[in-house]
Amino acid sequence: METKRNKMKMMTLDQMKDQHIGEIGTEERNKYEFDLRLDILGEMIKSVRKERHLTQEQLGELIGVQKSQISKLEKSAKNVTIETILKVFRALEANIKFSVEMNDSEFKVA
Amino acid sequence: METKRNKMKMMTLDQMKDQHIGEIGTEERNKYEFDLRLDILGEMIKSVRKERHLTQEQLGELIGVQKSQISKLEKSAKNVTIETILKVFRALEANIKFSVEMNDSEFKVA
DNA sequence: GAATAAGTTTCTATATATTGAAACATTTGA
DNA sequence: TCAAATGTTTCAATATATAGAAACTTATTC
Repeated sequence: METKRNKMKMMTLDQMKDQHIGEIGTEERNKYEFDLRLDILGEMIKSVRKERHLTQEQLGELIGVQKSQISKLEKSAKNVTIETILKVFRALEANIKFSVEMNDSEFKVA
Repeated sequence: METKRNKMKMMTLDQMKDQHIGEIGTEERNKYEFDLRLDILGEMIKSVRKERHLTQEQLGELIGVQKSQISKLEKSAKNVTIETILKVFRALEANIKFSVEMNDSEFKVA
């Protein structure tokens, strides 16, 4: 029996944004920075679920909800509670991390 | 007028956990890993707010809510929507990042 | 092409997040 | 020590998240 060992995979929002829009600094990227942040969590859920080779229904069973809830989460996770997010990622055996970055705009062009 | 330029400060959940419980690997840390994750966002809000030298009332004004809402958020952000979290951190001029870490337990001790 | 699997949307019901206001508690500054 | 500033808690009201079920749509398989 082949032991399949997946290395730790760190996938960030930024990586997914790179795929979808462009790299940091591009105008396209800045334009959608905030709005996409609201949607990207759902895509992260979907991405990890597929990585785990699970259907929405299977993931739903892991959590104890119907597949329609998974579908809704994946389509838009912007108005979802932290607890729900954590519940999903825990079922997917993935850790989600929050990190805060303080940014001061020295250039206050008014 | 002195130009005050703060460098980028990256503060993660893990850093805050180190302060509160202990470093990664300690039994204490693992024991509370999940529960604390639900509470730590509130403390991050508070921490950043103080970093900005704002009262809860002032932060509330920035967002358009009363100070009591800020107090409640800081006390417990575990059942808060992503959108609310983002709204707060945006008012604090801080970026919050979500990163997902896939972890496979090769050692399935059953 | 047909059947099945998988995912999405809509509707309704229930649970819960968000909010203001006010009372209360703690902290701070002089 | 005291008053003001700041933060917390409670209550009630409103908005919204969560959920199931079913119909619908899309993707996949043979």
